[in-house]
Amino acid sequence: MAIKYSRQREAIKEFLSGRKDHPTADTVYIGVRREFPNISLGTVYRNLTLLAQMGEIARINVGDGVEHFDPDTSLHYHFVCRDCGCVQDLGIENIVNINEMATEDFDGDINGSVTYFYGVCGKCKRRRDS
Amino acid sequence: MAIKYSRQREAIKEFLSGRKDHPTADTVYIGVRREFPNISLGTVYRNLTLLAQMGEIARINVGDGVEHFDPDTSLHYHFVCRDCGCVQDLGIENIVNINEMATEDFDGDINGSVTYFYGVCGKCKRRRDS
DNA sequence: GTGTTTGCAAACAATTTGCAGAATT
DNA sequence: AATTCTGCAAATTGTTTGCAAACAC
Repeated sequence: MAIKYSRQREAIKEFLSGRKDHPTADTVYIGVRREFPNISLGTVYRNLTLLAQMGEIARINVGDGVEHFDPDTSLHYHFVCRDCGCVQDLGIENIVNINEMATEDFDGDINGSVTYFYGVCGKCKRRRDS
Repeated sequence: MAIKYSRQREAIKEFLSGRKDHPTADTVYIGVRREFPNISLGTVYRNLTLLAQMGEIARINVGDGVEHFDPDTSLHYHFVCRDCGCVQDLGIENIVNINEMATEDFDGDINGSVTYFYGVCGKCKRRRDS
């Protein structure tokens, strides 16, 4: 159960860190393969899952059928472009009291929520206009 | 391209109507099989997709890796139990101005959003307490 | 009769898993 | 030396698709 160091896991973390485009497992795989040409997709999945469990990265499921991964684990919101499918961060503040609001008239406990915004990203918007 | 009547599609719609538990395609399949023992899962998927495209039902993706279907297409919010995985409706009002809030400082257009709430449902909560 | 829908099975895409060998402690 | 991690391939899961026959109009 103890976790040992692995160069592959380090490379995956490194590839992800600082990225703002929320890559999928396959994108990570392709990226890390430059440094580890023999790495397998299974290893990428295993490490992404492990890193997410350890809280070092976040798994996000925006509803496009593929998992995305985010090195930024702080609470923030995501936008998904209906045109190109890109996933971007939004700079808005937390939606205040949203969980408390929801708890009213509900007989269970609510302790989390996710919100995704949809529309057309700046790049696609400009392409449409031209 | 014209849509023709089908008894299977009608049965699927009927099975869904009034349900508040947001069944998956497989649950619909099992349910409708009582009336149509030979119906195939492919037919269920095709009709669910068609009904969603026509706006008669809603597809919802709560992040558990399976699609759920909702006969209620009005704007409302969903809760997902981390214990039993059930999906329930929430009675809260729309979160005001949420899309407008998000559009600030963003160079694209935002025209929709989804929010899911997570926690422990009433039933699981009571089971835990006892 | 023409065109849509069905059941079946095969195809598909994303992700997970079993295993023998390699790497880490 | 003991245990974890890797690469590979096969398995699994959820969903889609091609096709000939059945059904709706």
